[in-house]
Amino acid sequence: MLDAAGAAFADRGFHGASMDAIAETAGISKPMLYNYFGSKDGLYVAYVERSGQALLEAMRGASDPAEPVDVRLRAGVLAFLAYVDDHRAGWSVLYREASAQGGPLAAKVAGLRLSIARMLTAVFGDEAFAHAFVGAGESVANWWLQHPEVPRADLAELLMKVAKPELPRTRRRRT
Amino acid sequence: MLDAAGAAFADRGFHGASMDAIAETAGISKPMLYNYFGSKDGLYVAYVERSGQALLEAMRGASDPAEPVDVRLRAGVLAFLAYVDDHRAGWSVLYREASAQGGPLAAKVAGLRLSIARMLTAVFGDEAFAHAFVGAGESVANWWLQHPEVPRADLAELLMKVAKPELPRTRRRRT
Amino acid sequence: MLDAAGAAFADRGFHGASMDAIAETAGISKPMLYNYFGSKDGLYVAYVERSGQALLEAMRGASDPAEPVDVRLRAGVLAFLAYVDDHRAGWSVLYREASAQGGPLAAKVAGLRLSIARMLTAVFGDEAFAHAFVGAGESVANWWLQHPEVPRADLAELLMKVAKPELPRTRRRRT
Amino acid sequence: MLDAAGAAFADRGFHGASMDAIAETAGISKPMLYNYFGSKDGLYVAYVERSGQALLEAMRGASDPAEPVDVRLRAGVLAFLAYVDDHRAGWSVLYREASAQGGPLAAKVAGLRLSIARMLTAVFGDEAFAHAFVGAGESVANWWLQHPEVPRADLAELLMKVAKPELPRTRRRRT
DNA sequence: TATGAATGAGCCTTCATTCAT
DNA sequence: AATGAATGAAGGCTCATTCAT
Repeated sequence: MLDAAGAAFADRGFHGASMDAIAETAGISKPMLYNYFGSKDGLYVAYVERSGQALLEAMRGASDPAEPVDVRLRAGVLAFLAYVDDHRAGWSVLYREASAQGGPLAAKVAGLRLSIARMLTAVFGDEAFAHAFVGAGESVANWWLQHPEVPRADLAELLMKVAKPELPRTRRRRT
Repeated sequence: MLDAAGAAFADRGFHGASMDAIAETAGISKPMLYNYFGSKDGLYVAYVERSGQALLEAMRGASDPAEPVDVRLRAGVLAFLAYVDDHRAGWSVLYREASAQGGPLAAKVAGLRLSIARMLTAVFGDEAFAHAFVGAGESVANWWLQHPEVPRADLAELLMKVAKPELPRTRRRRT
Repeated sequence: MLDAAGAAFADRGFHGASMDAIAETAGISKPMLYNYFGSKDGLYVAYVERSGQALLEAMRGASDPAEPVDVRLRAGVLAFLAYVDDHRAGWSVLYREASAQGGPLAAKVAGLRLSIARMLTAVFGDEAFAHAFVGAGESVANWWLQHPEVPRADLAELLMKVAKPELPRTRRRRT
Repeated sequence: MLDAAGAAFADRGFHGASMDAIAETAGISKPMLYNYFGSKDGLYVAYVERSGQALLEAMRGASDPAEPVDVRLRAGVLAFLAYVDDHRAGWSVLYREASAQGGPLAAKVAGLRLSIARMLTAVFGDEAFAHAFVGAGESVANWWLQHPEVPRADLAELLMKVAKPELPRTRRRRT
C-alpha cells in the first residue's frame, strides 16, 4: 500500500500527488489512508522512512568488516546501485527530497544522508569529501535512470575512481 | 522583481510560495506579475532561467581557453563556488529543482545541468564521470551552505582531488 | 450507557461529540450503538427523552394535589432545582437544546417544555406567564451552575417571588 | 451580506449552515466570505457581534435616565421586544447561542447577556433576580416567535408583572 | 452477539487566475 | 500601465454509517 503512495510521490511530487489519487491507485478509500498514517505528511514520512531504511540496510548488509576498505566501499557502492535499480520510485523520492531543505519531512532524509555520509567519513576521514562522494553517487544514480543500458559494474568502477584519491594506501591488498 | 520571487521560492519552495506573497514582497500587484510572466510557472521558469544563465556565464567567463585543462577546471570550480556564495537563493532553487524530474519546469534546470555536464565531458572525456563530478560539486556546495566557515579554496581543492583520477596526464604543466 | 453519551453531549455539544468518542467512553463498540439506537440522532433523542422524563417525573412526584397551589408550586420548583443539581449533564443538554428550534431533535425538548409549561399554565391561568416562569427558572438554574454556593432554598424563594404577582389570592392558607 | 449568513445560521444552526450555502444565498463566492471574515468562526462571531450590539444599543437608547425606574424598565422591555420582532434571525441565533457554553463563540454572547443582566442588576439590586428576569424575557420572546398574534404591549405588561415584586416602592410616581 | 475494518459524502479552506475600473 | 475585487476548482480531512467476520 505504501508502494502506491510511493509511485504517486515519485511521479508527481509531494504536492502534486493528491490523497484522492493515492487512495484510488492503492485500491482503498481515503479514510483508510488517514487511519493508517494520520495525515498526508504522515504517509509521506512513512514512505520515505521505509525507503531510507531499506537503502541503509542494503548498504550496511553489503559491507563485511573483515574486508579491506576498498572492497567494502565497492560492495557498498554496488548495493547502492542495486537499490536504485530495484526501487526506482523510492530512489526518486529520496533524491528529490534530499534537496528540499524546508519542512519537517526533510529531516528524515537529511538523517539518512547523514548516516551514509558518516559511514563514508569513517572510510575517507574527511567529512567534506564524504559529502562530495555522496553527491557524486546520487548524481550518477540519477543520470543512470535515463541511461539504463549502462551496466551497473561500470558505474561502480566509475565511483571507485572518484574515491581513489582519498582512499588510504592500503589499496594494494596483502592477498 | 525576480529577486523577490527568488527569495520566496528559495524560502518556501515552489508550492509554498503563493503569488499573493510574492506580489506583496515584490511591492507590486498580482495582475502585474501575470502581465509580465503569464503564470506562476512562467515566473518560476524565468527565475530559474536567469539564475541558470548567470551561473553558466560565470563559469564560462572564468575559463580561459589558452590555459591547460586543470587550470581551467579549477577556475570553473572557483567560479561555481563563488556563484553559490553570492547567490544563496538562486543556488538553493536550482539545486532543489535539479532533482525534480517531473513537470515542465525541470526541463530548464536539466538543460543547465546538461550544459555544465557537457563542458565537463569535454574536459574529462567521459559523460558519466562528468555527471558524477557535477553531483559532487552540487553536494559539496549544499553542504557548504551549512558550513560557511570553510574557505572556498579548500572546497576547490577538494573537488580538484575528485577530478584528479580522470584528468589527462597533462597535469604537470610545461611552464 | 446513555450516561456516557450524555456526558459527551453535555461536554462538547451534539456536533462536537463524535460517535467514536461516545463509543469509546461507553466502553462499547460503535456498531452496538447503532444496534441499540439506530443513529446518532436516535441516541441523542433517547438521551434527551430520558433526561426529560426524569425531570418531568421528579416535578410531578413532588406535587401533592391535596396541597394549596403555592405549596405545590414551591415543591415543584424545589424538585426542579434538585434535578438540576443532581444531573448537571442532563440539564446542560436539555437547556442547550431548549433553544435550538430547528431539526427534528428539538421537538422532543419542546415537548418537555410544553409539558412543564402546561402544568404551570394550570397554576397560573396564563400561558404566556407560564412560559416566562419557565424561562426564569431555566435561566436561574443555568446561572446557578456557575454560582453553586448559593443555597437551593434561596433560588426557590426567588422563583416564588417571580411567581407571586400571578398567584391566585388563595395565597393565605386556610389552615 | 451578514444578513444572508444570519438567515442560514438561524435556520440550520452553526454546524448545519455550510459556507457553500451561505455564499450562494449571499450571492457572492466563498473566497469572498473568507476574504472578509477569515473563517467560518469569524463570520459567525461577526454576525453574533453585530446582532448583540444592535440589541444592546436598542435597549440602551430606550432608557431615559431622567425617568423613574419602572418607566425605564418598561421602555427597555419594549425595545427588547421590538428588536426581537424586527430581527427574527438575529434573535434566534443569539438565543440559541445563549445556552451553548462551549467554544470561543459563546463568550461573545455571554458578554451580551452579562451586559443586560448588569443593567438589570442595577435596577433590581439582585443579580440572581436579574438573571431570572432575563430568562423570563428570553423565554417569552421565544414563545412569541410562535404566537406572533399576541400584541407586543401585552408581553411588555407581562414582563412588568414579573418584575413587580422586586421593583423598589417608587412605583407610584410623584405625578 | 459483538466488532474491526472500511467508505461515501461533505465541509472548510486555499490558490492560481481574471475582470472591471 | 496598474489594481482591488472576485471566483472556479481542487485538496486535506472528518464523520456518520455499514459490511464481513
